[in-house]
This record gives sequence, structure tokens and C-alpha cells, in this order.
Amino acid sequence: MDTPPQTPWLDAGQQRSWRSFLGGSTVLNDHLDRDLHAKHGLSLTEYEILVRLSEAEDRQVRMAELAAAVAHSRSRITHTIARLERNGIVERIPCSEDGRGVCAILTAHGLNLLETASHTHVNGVADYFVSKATPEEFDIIGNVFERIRTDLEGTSF
Amino acid sequence: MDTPPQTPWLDAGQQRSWRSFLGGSTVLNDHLDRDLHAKHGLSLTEYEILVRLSEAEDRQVRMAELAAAVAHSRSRITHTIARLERNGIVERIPCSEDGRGVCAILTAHGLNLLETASHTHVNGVADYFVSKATPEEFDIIGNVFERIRTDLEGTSF
DNA sequence: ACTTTGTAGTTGATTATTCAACAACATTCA
DNA sequence: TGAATGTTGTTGAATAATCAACTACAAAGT
Repeated sequence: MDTPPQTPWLDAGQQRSWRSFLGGSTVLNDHLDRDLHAKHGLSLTEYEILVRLSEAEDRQVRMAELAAAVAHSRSRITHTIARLERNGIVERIPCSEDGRGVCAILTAHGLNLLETASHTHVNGVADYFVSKATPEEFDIIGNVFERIRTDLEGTSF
Repeated sequence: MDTPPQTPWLDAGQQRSWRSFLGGSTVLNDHLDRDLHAKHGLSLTEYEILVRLSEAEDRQVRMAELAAAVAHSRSRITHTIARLERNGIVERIPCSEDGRGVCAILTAHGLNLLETASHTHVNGVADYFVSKATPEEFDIIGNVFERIRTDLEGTSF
């Protein structure tokens, strides 16, 4: 069923690296998510969205742009923003310029929450991730995943 | 609310690396998951479970052990195995030695499916990930995430 | 033996994500 | 103008993941 004719298998080292990455990134995401949830009632993906909003002009961003920024589907963003809106963290406003457009905008409460939560998050990233690598290693990781992202994004949805 | 007294923020480069990692690993997981789903009706996490089973003695592993291997909760494994069982990919058998124990065991059909799917998966890992890094870089990534995992695992649930 | 404590796995309710279908507006081009 | 065609965002149903509560068995201590 559309199987590539021949498959060059990963060697032992590559396989080990791949599995380490998969396992490590899973527990890393998990820890960051748990910390945010326990202390602030936010998921990591919600947190990421708030960060993007906080950095934007007028703290507002269009839905599709937000989706692209955090690499999620438009549908997922709609649901997530709906949830955040229910909790008074974000508001939805029709976006000028384009009759179809909708912008999510951070409320004052949302901004406060983000500022509080950011301490937890940054400490988590530092403790669980940055501190486990040398600056050079951390840099390499950034570069590789940057490449992966730019090469892959836009290839689906 | 239990906020660390002072937070040493990430510098610009660290922040860039962290975001690249987050975005890159998201699209990477997404692509691998989509490919498996589209071609074989399997999710990446289901696939990982099948791999562990296939490598085990008698192609069977106890639930808790499986959970640890793929860094998921026991509950999640129960649900996932139930799903796989419904599709005839796996079976559940009471595990000797321990009256409480349950083992998941790969069926013949499950093994076939895995063998077919592995081509898709390995090609995906190679194309989307391995080929984007030099061998040295890939090795470093493996090492760093190995550290992260061993340091972090067992810290929750 | 028996009580306490711990571990394995499951269950069902809640919450989150995906997917396909859709309505509303924009753009293009005849 | 007015059809196509494309894009934006939403909706609801289906699927998956989380969480707390629970049963059943095991191990230890008395």
C-alpha cells in the first residue's frame, strides 16, 4: 500500500537517539504542562498562545495567524480560544480590514495571569531543559529544530 | 502563589532555541502521526507501543512496564490497549506470576501491521528528522534528551 | 490469621483534539 | 455585474487523553 520500495533502516545509534528524543520530549512537555496546570490552571499550549498575544501589537492577533504561530489547526485554535474566553483570559473581536476575520485579544486579567505563570514556565524550561545541556548543545538543538520546522511547515492541513 | 522569589529569564538566544524546539517538535510529531494514520490507521503512540511489544520476549509486556517504556500513565495505556484490542492488533492475557498482572501481547495481525507501518515510520524519521542534522548534531540531541528523561522520569504520576 | 499498606489495572466522567462539513466574506476573472 | 474559486473561522460529532475513584491482589508487620 504505497510502501517505499526499500527502506534504509536507522542504525543502532540513530535509533537510540530517536527514542531518547521521543521519550525525553514527552516527559519534558509533560512536566511543563503539569506545572502550569497545577499552579495556574493553564496548559502549555494555552500558555504559548497567551505569550504570542502578549507580544503582539495591541495584544491582539488574528486566529489564523495565531494558529500558524503555534503550529496548530484553525479548528483547534477556535476551541482553545473559546475555552480561554469562558475563563475571561481572552476576548474575541471582529477584526477590521477583513469581514471574515476574528482577533483574539488578551484581557487585563489574562495579562496578569500570564505574568504570574511565566515565572513557573521559565523556571521549568531552565530546570528541565536548559540546565541539562551546554550552551553549545542547546544552540544546536535550536538550529536543528528551526530547520525541521521551516522545512516541514505548510506541508499539511 | 508559590512563585519562586526571583526568576532568571532566558536570554534572547535561549528563548529562540526553546521556541524552535517547541515548534519543530510539534510539526515533527504531527507529520509522523499523520503519515501513520493516513497509511495504516495507527497513531504514533500506538505505533510506539507495538514496537515495544514486538521487541519483548514472546512479544508480550505487562501493562505497567509498557506504560513506563513509552512514558504514559497507566490509565492511558489501558485505554490505548483496549482500542488496539478492538482492532485485533493486540490481546490481553492475565499474566502468570502475579494475580493482578495483565500482559498485552501482539497478535499475528498486529505484527504484520507493524512490519508494514515501520517502513512509513522509519522513512519519516529519516526524512523529517535525521536528514536535517549532521550525525554529530543528531547524537547530541540523543544525549541531551536521554539526560532529560532519566532526570525527570519518576518525578510525576 | 489479620490488619495495614502498597501496587496493578480498570472504569467512567470530564476535558481536549481531530475531522469533515459548513456559512460568511474575499478575490479573480469573464 | 456576477459566477467561480479561495480563504476565514466555526460547529458538532467522533476520537483520544486526563483525572479521581475504585477493585483486586500482594507484601509486611503484628
